[in-house]
Amino acid sequence: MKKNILSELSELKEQEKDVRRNIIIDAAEKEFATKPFNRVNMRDIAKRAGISPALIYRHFPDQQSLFVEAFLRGIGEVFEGVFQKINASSDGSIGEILETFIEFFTSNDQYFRMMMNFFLAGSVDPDLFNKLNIIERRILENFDTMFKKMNFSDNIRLHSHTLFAALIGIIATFRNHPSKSDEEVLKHRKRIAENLSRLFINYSSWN
Amino acid sequence: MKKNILSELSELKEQEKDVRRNIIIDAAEKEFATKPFNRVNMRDIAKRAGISPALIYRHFPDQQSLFVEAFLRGIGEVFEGVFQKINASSDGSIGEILETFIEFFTSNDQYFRMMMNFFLAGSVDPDLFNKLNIIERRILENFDTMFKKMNFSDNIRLHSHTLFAALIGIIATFRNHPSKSDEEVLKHRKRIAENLSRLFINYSSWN
DNA sequence: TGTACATCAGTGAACGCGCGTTCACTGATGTAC
DNA sequence: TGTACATCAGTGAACGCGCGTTCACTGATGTAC
Repeated sequence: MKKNILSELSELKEQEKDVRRNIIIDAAEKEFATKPFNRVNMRDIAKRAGISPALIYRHFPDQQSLFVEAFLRGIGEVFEGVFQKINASSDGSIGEILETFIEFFTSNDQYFRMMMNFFLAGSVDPDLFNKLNIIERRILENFDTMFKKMNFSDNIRLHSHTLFAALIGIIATFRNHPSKSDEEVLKHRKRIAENLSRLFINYSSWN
Repeated sequence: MKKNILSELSELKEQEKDVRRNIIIDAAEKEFATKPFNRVNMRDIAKRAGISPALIYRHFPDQQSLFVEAFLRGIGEVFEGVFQKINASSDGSIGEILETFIEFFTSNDQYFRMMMNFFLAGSVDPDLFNKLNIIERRILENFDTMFKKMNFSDNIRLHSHTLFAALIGIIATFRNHPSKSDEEVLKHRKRIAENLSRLFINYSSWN
């Protein structure tokens, strides 16, 4: 009986700790959403979370760990959304899928920017690298499935790589110009993505 | 007569100044080639150029200006190389052109990383933005020419945008993994680029 | 031809700031006896 | 039930460092007379 109460208590403690952790990650994500990667700092995250900077270090060993966790949680959610859409459209309609991909990343640009920063910074943390790899593999598998539904037969994985790279490129290349509004950027990205899907559709119907 | 000598002297002074400027830019480029963007600093650039840090500020108003100039000079050279190749192949063979593009950016990765950093940092310097725009437009024009040679008729500029984005994506997405050597990365990029060119060739022959 | 002064490239040290991280401490809660 | 002690979340200030930029100065060269 006593043991039960004790374990229940320590469980509650754990939950409390988890809640605190998530509050910090939430705060970090919000910071990333409002300013470029290299200007996000621990003091502002702490302020947004309503705690002292020192407390962050009771939950995360250092800044990099916090950033990685915030990134992985966020990017994971974004891709879950994309996967759901892919599975929902049973006919594997490439046009819709690419549109979803573009929409999700356009409205969650902070994760894209973080991803590029991790990629370009060189020397990535191996744990982060593994987790990113797992996500990338899942994306490629989803694209594979899509191409199969489109009756592609040759080199499916190669096409998935091509598609993935092209989509990343669309997001990376066409972004907020001084003269263009967010909607215009989104529209332009969608036009490119649509053209890309035409290339693939054409290829599948010819082979 | 005296005036001539004087103007000649001041011209020499100007040339001297230019040489010094270029030495600094050279040093900056080398720094960018050896370490990630955010770790390049003025002291190391000065050390590499064999001068005092303070002297840099007699040639450039601040760090950002130096970085922008170094970047523009470098990226310009890279694209000149690509353009030459495009013009040299009079049949506009897309496969070769994409291969050249990939090769140039793979062996000059520092400019790619700088470009991505400028893009992702938000709020770009307007002058830099204009110059980048000019370069981008030239690339697109070159791609337009290529597509015309391939007898594309519809939406040529849209295809050029698509191709440009896809190429940027290939460079951005597939990079130095802990387990992969530089040659493997290059090889993989080339395979994707080749597949991309097949998509376009196929599209042109079908329409 | 010599002298006083101006100019300007060039310097190393210092300033100042941002920011990751740690320190010394507080106060609430739990625990042993 | 009360008391002494342990634990631990939480804090604000301080430490330390990197780094962009500036300062006060030097020394060589040019210029005026």
